[in-house]
Amino acid sequence: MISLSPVQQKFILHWGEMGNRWGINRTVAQIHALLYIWPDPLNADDIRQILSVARSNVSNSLKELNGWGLLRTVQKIGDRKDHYQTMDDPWEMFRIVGSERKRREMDPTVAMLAECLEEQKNALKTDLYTEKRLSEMKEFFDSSSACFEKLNSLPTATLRKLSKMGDKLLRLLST
Amino acid sequence: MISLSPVQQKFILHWGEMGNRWGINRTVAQIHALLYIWPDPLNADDIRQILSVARSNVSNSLKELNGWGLLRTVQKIGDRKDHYQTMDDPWEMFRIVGSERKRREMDPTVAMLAECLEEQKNALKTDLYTEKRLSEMKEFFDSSSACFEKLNSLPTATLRKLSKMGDKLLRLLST
DNA sequence: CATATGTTACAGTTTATTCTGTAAAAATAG
DNA sequence: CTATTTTTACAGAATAAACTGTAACATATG
Repeated sequence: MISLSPVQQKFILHWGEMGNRWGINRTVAQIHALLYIWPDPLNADDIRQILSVARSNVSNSLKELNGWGLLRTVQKIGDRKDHYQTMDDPWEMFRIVGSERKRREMDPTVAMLAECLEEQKNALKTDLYTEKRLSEMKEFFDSSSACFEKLNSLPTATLRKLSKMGDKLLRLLST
Repeated sequence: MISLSPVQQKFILHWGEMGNRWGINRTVAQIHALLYIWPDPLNADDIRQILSVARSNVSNSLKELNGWGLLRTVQKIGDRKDHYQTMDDPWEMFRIVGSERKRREMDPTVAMLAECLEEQKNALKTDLYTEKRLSEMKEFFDSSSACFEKLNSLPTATLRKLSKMGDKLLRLLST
């Protein structure tokens, strides 16, 4: 009968709430938090018991977590059940989350803006103002998403260094 | 009787959906989209009529939009109603949104992690593994939020330049 | 004061999401 | 094949969020 310490509970609950704000299902985020702080891989029934949720909920949530690329399945000898892990390195983790979010939230917007601009060109009535607003927005999304893509493709070590050099970066930029 | 072109509708509806994923109320995002593409400041009744929502909804949504720092109120001569605008520059806009999101989503997490670490220190049972996971997570949030803060404080022009120099940036980083 | 405007509170409704518990189907190990 | 495990589908319950419409209140204008 596994149980959580107060600190573990606090972390898991907060992670669930935070995930909620980020558009990630609460249970999904809680499971992720649990796996993150748990020393060993857990099977679906452990998770069900620890978080007190329905077995089917665990299964669906694991599936979604897997869709985010945050799940690894491992086996234990003498145990046929799947055991689940997530990565320990937050840098790696948020790199994956970041690129998923870009794919789900920026890419569709870029596509929509392109469509709007195309449709506006072919429209019966010209509307220069809307066109300008849309193309400025598109320019923003295009360049910031390209920039993000490049940063995100850097190896973790470089990212880590980069985010810590802060001030030097500023000096480089002002030249 | 103001009405929207198909392209305007498409943009506004998509912006509403996208806002929804970002944890922003749909109506709030729609109003923002409307103000963004509308050449002139609009009053609350115009907005109500164009988007077909309740007057009270408009009022509350404007209040929330204001909370995001994305609203400006202007007057027209001979008209006692307030008229609302939002900024045209997407760079400026997302800078504001970014720092609000950081404040609402990262800061509380940093605080929670600090609390957890503190409580774990004073806990009856030591738990080195959880402690390690939490402090690595905290390190990530600390340095990436400091980095974000610095980037976000750059003037728009610099940011624009930065995001467009992409490849040069990569070369600088690999030295 | 009378009027216009804007905010706030609220009850009730609608809508969307999440979760549960069960059952059937699918997959896999021995 | 049998037993175990996992996935999937689904109906119903529970929650949460969003929205409407109304009314009361506040504020300012002339």
